[in-house]
Amino acid sequence: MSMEEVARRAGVSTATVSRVMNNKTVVKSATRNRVMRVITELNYHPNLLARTLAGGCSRTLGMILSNMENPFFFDVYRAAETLAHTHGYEVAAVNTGYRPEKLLAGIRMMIGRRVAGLAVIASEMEPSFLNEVTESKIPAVFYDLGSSRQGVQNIRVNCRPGIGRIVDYLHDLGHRKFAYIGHHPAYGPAGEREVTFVESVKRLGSAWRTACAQDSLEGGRQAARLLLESGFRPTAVICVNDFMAVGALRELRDRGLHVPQDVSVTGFDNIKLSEFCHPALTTVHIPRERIGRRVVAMLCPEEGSTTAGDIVIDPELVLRGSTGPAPA
Amino acid sequence: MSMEEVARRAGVSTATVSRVMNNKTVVKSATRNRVMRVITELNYHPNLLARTLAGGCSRTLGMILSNMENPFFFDVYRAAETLAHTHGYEVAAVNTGYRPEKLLAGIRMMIGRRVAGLAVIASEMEPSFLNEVTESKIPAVFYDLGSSRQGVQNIRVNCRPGIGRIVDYLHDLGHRKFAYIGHHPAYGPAGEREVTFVESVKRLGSAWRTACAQDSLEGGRQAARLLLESGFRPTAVICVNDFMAVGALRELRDRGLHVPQDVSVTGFDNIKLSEFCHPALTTVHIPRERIGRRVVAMLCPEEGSTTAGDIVIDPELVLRGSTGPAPA
DNA sequence: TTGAAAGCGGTACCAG
DNA sequence: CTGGTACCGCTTTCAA
Repeated sequence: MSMEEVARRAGVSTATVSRVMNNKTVVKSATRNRVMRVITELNYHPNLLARTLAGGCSRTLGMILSNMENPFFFDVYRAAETLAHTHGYEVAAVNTGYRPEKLLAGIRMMIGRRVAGLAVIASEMEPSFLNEVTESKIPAVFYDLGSSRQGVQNIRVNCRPGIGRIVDYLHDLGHRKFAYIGHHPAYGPAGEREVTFVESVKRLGSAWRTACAQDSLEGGRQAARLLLESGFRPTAVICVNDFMAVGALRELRDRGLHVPQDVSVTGFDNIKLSEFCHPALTTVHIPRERIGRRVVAMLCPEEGSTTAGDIVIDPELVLRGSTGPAPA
Repeated sequence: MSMEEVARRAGVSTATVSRVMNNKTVVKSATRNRVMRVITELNYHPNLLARTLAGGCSRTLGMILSNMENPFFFDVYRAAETLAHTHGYEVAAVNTGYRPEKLLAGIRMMIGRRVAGLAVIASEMEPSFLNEVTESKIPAVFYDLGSSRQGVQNIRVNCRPGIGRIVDYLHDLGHRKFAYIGHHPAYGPAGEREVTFVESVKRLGSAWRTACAQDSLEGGRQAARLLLESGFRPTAVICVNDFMAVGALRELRDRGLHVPQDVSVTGFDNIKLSEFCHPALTTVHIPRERIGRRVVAMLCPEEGSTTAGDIVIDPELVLRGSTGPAPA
């Protein structure tokens, strides 16, 4: 049932109903009450589609994420959602599962829905997709875009020092055979971590090897299996993130390898799970909540554009039980 | 930019553009091509809001979940999303965090958006909310609603046998002091599990106690802490779900208790994580994917209404390393 | 095969 | 303070 219905029953015009619904300028309180009563009686809910179509502004932020199953992304989403709510915005999330076609479909849907702002937290982002976004004129912000292009807001978290510290730390503990477990996307934060890993181990002159699989618990296990079946026997396994590291832990244990006595394992992100697995993961803290909040701050006009893009983090190593001295 | 713009540049009417966009009835292919070219040149994307407003049907399913951080809910969501996509539907998800007011707000938003169907997978559902949904005339389906009311579609998964088997199994192993870890919602599946637990231990004449906290890793740890600090020393801890069980595992270990030598722990749901924690959890398998698919099957007209509501499951016990004989 | 025009359910501006 | 009315961008008869 529509506004017209409400208007008729209350003996007013739709314009007045609209005013009441939006707490607009002075409406005689008698009139207001009358309208309100009808609204509750009829259990009337305005058609949000019509509202935004007419009003022009949607009060919804779009957010596209690579993998909401991985708590890293979920935490970013939740923080964004929480802050957005305080500003009266909804957050519509799309999960791509790292598939570029889903990313593109998501972008188009968001444009089609005329979201007030769009955040893309996805490493599978491609330049051509970026064009679609910029052409749409919708305010947008990206997470760790490969090439920071002019005029696009980009939140960058520099992960290089984090990976560097991990490798140095393990090297100091006597490790000389390193393995890296990643997931497919070659660009974005994941790619940067791998590149940094390779640079670091080369610099130190240590033996190394990499493997990759899906970004999931199962993927982490699989990558670890690939690694070990290749015959390489690392004493330290550096994972692209905590989520996969937990998977790797399982594979190692199933093979009778003890962590950290036989092999050290590290994660990245410092998700809650990294404290709850056993052994707890040595990892690098990434401020997911800050990222989520920053995103909406950059998208909501209310916050003012005082908020700069780059998040500079001190890539703090979090030492826990999954790392130790290299075996003799 | 709008359809009118496209129409003008192509020298046709908006009606024709609309026909082209929707692969409608015969449009002369010359005309069609001309329009298509303009569309791609302008990188035109139709306004989805206007489209559904005019068309009446939204091609979007709403889904409200209690806690997407818990993989149980996420898995249901993902399965639903996957099937929905094959039918050309989107799924808009809302996460309530078990807060009734967010549930209500979510319901209202979905109604406002005129979703084609609504699924509520939330244990904090209340009768008055149900009214709002039914009054909206939107096809809806609920998960484990307390009181199955007439005319509302309800998917029920009977958890009683599952909990019963867990208790019996542990009792057979010699356990006589049981604890239950739950989370707040008194109704819904969570409530049923607790009630069944209590009935079972009473029937067996064993000592028991319960504790509860949030549905999270941290919550599981907290509940375990409360339990142990109360002085009660259970030999078996039965958790409402795997997610909290992983939290409990951490607390037990931190207190120097070995699982399963000193105390057995069980989960529920059989989420992926239950295999990846250590020790792996003894649990009960709940077919989350089936639930998710069933939900959209019941909501999509295409699937026909052949699909019945109740999912009858064989509450299969999955035995893993977290349970063992009671300590001497 | 195509165009004109009437909505869909609101918002917002302009009179009164 | 309140009503009339012109859109918002697209779909869908009804004619041509």
